[in-house]
Amino acid sequence: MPSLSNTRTHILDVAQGLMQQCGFNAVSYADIGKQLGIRNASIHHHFPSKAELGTELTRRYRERVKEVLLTLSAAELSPVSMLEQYVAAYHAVIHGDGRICLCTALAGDYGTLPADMQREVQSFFALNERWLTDVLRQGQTSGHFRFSESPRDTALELLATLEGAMLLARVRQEPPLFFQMMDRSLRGLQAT
Amino acid sequence: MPSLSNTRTHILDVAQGLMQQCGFNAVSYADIGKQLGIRNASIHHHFPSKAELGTELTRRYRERVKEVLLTLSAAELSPVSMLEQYVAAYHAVIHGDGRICLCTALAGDYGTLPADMQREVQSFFALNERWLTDVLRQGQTSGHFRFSESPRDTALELLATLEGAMLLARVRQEPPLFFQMMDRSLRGLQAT
DNA sequence: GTCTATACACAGATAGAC
DNA sequence: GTCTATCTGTGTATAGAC
Repeated sequence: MPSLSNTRTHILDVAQGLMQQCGFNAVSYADIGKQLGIRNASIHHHFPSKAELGTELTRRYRERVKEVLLTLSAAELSPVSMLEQYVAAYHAVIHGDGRICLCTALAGDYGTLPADMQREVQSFFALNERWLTDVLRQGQTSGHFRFSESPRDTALELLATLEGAMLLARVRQEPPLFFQMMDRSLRGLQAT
Repeated sequence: MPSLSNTRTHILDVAQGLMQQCGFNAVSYADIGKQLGIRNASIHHHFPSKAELGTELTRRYRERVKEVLLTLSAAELSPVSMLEQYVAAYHAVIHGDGRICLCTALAGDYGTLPADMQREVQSFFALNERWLTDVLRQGQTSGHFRFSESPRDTALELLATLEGAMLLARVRQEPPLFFQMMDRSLRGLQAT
């Protein structure tokens, strides 16, 4: 199968890094081109509009995360380990340079995102919510977890904490804080 | 004491509403002026640069929240009620039109904010963290709360959940979800 | 597929009349 | 204090040469 244009992928990579740092609106074609050593117009050849670029970017990001979640589900892990790996996966996207989860970064600009991007961001969070709900339900049944609300409500709270923890850790310029907050959060779910 | 220009206040009010919806970069002088029925240049008379407007806005927002927290601290409330009132205060800034806490909305654009605004946003979160830490410590001492980590770590987690819950509720277009998530979060802290 | 050149809209910002 | 007019930079986007 013929690999899609390398440049196209590079554009997405650079755009993603920048938008993880600055959100959607603050990133321009010129910013992306500068890092790649190509011109403005070349990017338009691959992505005619910024909306298309953004939509493809969020779509790819969501697909990648979906793959990670499927892989985690397929591995023979305890529910506790699955959540630990989940947090570790998000920890890996945080960098000292201010990058956080793409969709969390985009959530601030949500009101100004193209409609297609809004839908992608929605799907991204829905995906996470479903996966977390399943894991929590399994862990509850198996006795690894104990929590008072429904698995779905607990999943939503966990997801909210995950997003907020990334934002807070960045504002504080203290990336380890993310892991610290999430670690505490996970321990609160475990049956003693 | 002479009241400061009414227009100045109106500008801040409109700018705040817009930035609660769209973040910092997506809001222009023209957007603000349109809602107020004044021209671009008139806004520059009150706020020479957008950085100054944004800084004053975040400063004012932080001061207001500080007042609310001081008032809550002064009231004779149980630690549980204090947290409930705290959540209720943030619930009040959420509107069906997509507005959320100003500093949470700005957190997505954090990397592109003027240095003074970054400092203000930092101070805002530090203020919340300190207040929550104090309340949690009091509640722990008095036996109202029970949690395994330090009051400070627990406060950070609660603050992260608060921020994430606002973002999630907005993406889901389901404002009541905020209250639902935070309510669950608070109950998890209470001693049975 | 990338380039130069350019179009067009809009951003933040300033000057000066009223 | 607000206006019109204007400046300058930058944004997204397009046309057409190479």
